[in-house]
Amino acid sequence: MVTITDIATKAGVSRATVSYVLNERNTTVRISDHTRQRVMETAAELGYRRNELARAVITGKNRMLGFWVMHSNREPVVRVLGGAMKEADSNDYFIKMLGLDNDTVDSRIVERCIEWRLSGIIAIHAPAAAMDVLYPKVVDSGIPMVVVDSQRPPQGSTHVAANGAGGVRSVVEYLVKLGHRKIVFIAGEPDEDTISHTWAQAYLNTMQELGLQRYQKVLHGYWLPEPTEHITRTLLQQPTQVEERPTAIVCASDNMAMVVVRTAGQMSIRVPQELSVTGFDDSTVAALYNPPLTTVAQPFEEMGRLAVRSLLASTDVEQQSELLEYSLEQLPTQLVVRQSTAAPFTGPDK
Amino acid sequence: MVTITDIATKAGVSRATVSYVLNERNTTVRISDHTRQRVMETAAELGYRRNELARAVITGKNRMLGFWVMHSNREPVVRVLGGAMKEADSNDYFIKMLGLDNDTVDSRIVERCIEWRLSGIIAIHAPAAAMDVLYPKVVDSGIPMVVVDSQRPPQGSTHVAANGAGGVRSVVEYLVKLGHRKIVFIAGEPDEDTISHTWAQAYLNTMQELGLQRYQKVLHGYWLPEPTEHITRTLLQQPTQVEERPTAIVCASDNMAMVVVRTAGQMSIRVPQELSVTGFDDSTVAALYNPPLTTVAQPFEEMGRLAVRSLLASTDVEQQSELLEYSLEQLPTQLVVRQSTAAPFTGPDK
DNA sequence: TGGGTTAATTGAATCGATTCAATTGATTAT
DNA sequence: ATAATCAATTGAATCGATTCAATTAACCCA
Repeated sequence: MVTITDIATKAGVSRATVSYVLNERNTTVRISDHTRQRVMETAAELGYRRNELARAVITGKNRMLGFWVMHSNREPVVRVLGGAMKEADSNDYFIKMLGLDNDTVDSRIVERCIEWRLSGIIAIHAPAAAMDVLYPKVVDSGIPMVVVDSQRPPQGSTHVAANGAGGVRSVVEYLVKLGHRKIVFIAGEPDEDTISHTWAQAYLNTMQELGLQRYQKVLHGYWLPEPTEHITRTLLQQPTQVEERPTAIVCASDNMAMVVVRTAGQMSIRVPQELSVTGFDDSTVAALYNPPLTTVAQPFEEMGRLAVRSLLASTDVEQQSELLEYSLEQLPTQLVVRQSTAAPFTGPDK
Repeated sequence: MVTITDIATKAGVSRATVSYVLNERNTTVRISDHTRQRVMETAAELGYRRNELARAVITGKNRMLGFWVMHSNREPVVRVLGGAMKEADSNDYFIKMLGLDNDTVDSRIVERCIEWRLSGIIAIHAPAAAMDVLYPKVVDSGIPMVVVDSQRPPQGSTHVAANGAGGVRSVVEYLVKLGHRKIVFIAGEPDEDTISHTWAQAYLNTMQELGLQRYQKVLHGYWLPEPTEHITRTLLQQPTQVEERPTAIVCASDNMAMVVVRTAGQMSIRVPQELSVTGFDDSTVAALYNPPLTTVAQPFEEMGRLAVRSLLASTDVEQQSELLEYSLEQLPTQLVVRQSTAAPFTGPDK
């Protein structure tokens, strides 16, 4: 492969000159147009490709960001990744994938980031247990890190997330406006320090503000199909008091909402005529579902973009001011009304 | 940051010795246990981390594979990525993400791969138009490349894909066994040199072999919701001859199958009682759909794994023999029966 | 003609490693 | 006692660049 030495020899100039020509940006040193052209020509002629590795050795920094991913099959992950890639790309940075096994917390992942002299790390959907172990090590390494859409971000970490509480509030308000009163919230896990808990709290607060505290009920689907199906089934078959059956169910994820809709269908409860169901995320399938899901859109691509920006800002000073405008943990969500919600069948019971 | 020179100075040995100790694998040169231990201790003491960049400069190879992705939000992409990451990881390779814009074919992507001295490139779901431009450049660069799950892989390229034709066959046979005769196939695009066309051909062949050529019909949904909905609607509302309405629709993707199911529902045609619908891919939502979709599972993770292996094999000789066992373009698919299919309502019409 | 500026170019050090060939020192064979 | 063998270690070259300080060449003015 062609090196700058080859160019220098062929063009009859020094390696230094070639280097200066190739990195036009340099201001202090200037090269005559004649030499510049000559070097450029021979470079093109020989088919020169600069070696980014060698370059990175000298600067000591790799223009590369690590992307830690654990459940790669979940849609938010890839949408965040997409946003991060775009932003990294336009700053001449790259994304390097680093897989984190679901179960075993392998701290070698931190070692690798150090060994490759990564400029930053993005951890998406990081399990709290893993982060408890890894985050201190990362801090110790001096590599800047942002945590994206995590259920329980480590103390002191930079966290990028949507304003989920606002999203929950808007869904509940929307349902109440439709005439619903008996609204149940299906959260993720019950742990108190999680985002899921914050959302549940937002649901409770909104219900209270609207004077519906006697109807409020929070269940936990753990984000998984099986437990969600189970709680939905027991919730909907309340043989004693049919009146008490909820007319709407707000879910903390689209996947759980889909399970709820399907389970209701199996119990001959029609959505949305007899039961309104809402999801969360606005994943691709929300629009394709049967019926299409009313849901809360999260700005996943934007989250990826901001994650990269905040990383670059921690080294690059000029990026910092711009970033301050955003509140990284409260990105706006948006209610997307589709066909899984409608006015309650039995009218408002008041 | 600590370098081997620091270790050498502190331990009172030469840089070469330190290097040899740190790369134990070396066989020709041996170091005494005493020195080895001394070096290891000081390395640990100083908190040394090897610089993979510097190492890569010398070997001239970056243990990194480029992953070209265009529609990052599609599930197969991430599942293949997941498989590729695992395989790369266990060979001490890494995945570097490179985004390719959907529309503009930017050949700088090839430049970048060269500049970073990537060891290989995986292109997933690469649009044919883009590949026509980029593939020759990649070949020219000498970087090995594999194309994964592409609709029209470039001539001469290594292609990793599932045995889709076999999948289509198994679905059709299954439906016929259930009693269906009027089975329609919804393909992607009609172009003749695509995989989609191969699948359609497999459908036609199977229908013919089973003596059902007078019922066969291929439509094109272009993988998108809107055209799929449109053709489904016109297909199902045949006011003149209700008898001619199909009893089963085989789709070339889960997403199209979901649209078909939903559209049928809107027309008050119940799935599976009055119409059986099958998908393709076994994406996550296939199991969550309403009703859960009968579909053909593609081994996406395996595809990712094999893509990496075949790249490593092109440089690493010992990997080659093992790879020959597989037929990269005919990975086994599997029929997954769920609840979107059933025996036809009006019994077999023969 | 000579001193002072400025513009253009270059020699050499450097980054953090790897790796070959050469050296040292100890042990064994003749 | 000398030569030969072998293990352990090291000096120096190398990879492909960047970058500072020094040099050369050209020009201007007195």
